[in-house]
Amino acid sequence: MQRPVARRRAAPLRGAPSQANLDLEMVARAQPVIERLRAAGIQPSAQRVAVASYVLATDEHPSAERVWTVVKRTLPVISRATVYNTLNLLVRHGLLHELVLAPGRTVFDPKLERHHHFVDDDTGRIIDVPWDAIAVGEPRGLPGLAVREYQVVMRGRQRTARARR
Amino acid sequence: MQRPVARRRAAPLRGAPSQANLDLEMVARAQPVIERLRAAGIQPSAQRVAVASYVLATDEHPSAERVWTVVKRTLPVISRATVYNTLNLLVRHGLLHELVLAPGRTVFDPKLERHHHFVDDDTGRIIDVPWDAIAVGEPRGLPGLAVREYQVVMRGRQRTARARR
DNA sequence: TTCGAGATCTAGACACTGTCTAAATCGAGC
DNA sequence: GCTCGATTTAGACAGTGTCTAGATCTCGAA
Repeated sequence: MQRPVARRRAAPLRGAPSQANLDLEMVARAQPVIERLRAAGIQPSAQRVAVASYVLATDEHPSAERVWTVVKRTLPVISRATVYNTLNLLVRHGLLHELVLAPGRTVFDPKLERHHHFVDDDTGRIIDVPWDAIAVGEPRGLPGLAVREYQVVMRGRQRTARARR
Repeated sequence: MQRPVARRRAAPLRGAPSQANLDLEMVARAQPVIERLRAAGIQPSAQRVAVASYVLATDEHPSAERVWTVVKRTLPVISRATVYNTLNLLVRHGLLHELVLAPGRTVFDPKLERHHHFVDDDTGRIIDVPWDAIAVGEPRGLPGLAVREYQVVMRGRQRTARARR
C-alpha cells in the first residue's frame, strides 16, 4: 500500500522546540506541562504533551478511550497504543491515578491530593469527596501489611432532582 | 425433596476414580446451599448449586474464570455463560460481593460482614481486613450523596518472607 | 554532513473479560 | 405424553488493554 502523502511523525520537542513557529500559542500553553513531564523524568514528546495537557488538567475522570478521542482533536494521528502507553507512564511516575470502578470501566484522575471517591450506582458517575469529609483513622496494627495508600470508596445514589429510579 | 445434582452427565473427568462418592458427598454438602438460594429467591438448579457451593464457601477471592475452572471439576459440562450469569445473580441477590481490583481483574467475595480490603502491590493478593481494624467515621454531611455502602481500600506490600521482587 | 543507536510512535494483531443470542434442554403442571 | 416458561449451552460478539514489528525521530559522534 502506497502512501501518497507523507505521514506526520513525532514533532521535535526534545530539547529546544525547533518548529516553534508552528503555533506559538500552543507551545506557550504546553510549557508548564513540559516542565512537569521533565520534572517527573519523562521525555516530553509531542504525543505525551498532548495527552498530558488534557488528562492532567481535566476533572472529568476520563477513560483511556475518551482520552484518545479528545487528544485526537488536537493531534489527529496519535495511535491508541501511544495513549495507553502514555497514561501508564504518567501513572507509573505518579502524575496520575488510575481508578477501576467496575469491570471494563477504568478511569484516570489527575487530582493528586488525597481524596475519597463516591460512585453512583445508577449512572456510574464518580464524585471526588474531600479527604476531610470523612474521619478515617490511619490504618495501623495490621500485622504484616505495609500500607502505601488508602482511601474510602463509597457507593450509593446521587440525589439529584431528576435522577431517580 | 432431594434433587439430583448432576442430571446430565457428559464426559467423565480424567482421573476421577470415585466420582460416585464425590457426588454423594456433594449432595450432602449442597443442602444448606440450596436452602440459601431458596431463601434468597433463587431457583436452585444443579449449575447454580455447583457454583454457589464453591463461591459462597471459599476465602480465595476467585475470579469468574477461576470459578469456572473449579466448578467444572464437579460439573464438567457447565458453560462459561452460566457461570457468569450465576455469579451476577448471586451478586444481585446480595449473597456475593464483586470486587474490581485492577483492569481485567474482577474478583468475588462471599464474606458478607462489613470489612475492608488490602491489595498487595506486587502480587495482587487480596487480604480481608476486619472492620474494627480501622476507625472510619460514618460518611455524612455529603450534600446530595446517599451512601449505601463504603469501605476502605488499602494498597501496599505484604511483608512476608516470600512476597519479594 | 552523515551515520548509527536508542527512544518513541504507529497499525494491527492478539489475549482476555464479559455479554448476548439462538437453539436445546429441563422441569413443573396439566 | 404435552406444553410452557425458565434455564443452559456454544459460540459469536464487543470492549479493553497489551504486544509486536517496523517506521520514524532525535541526538551525539565521527
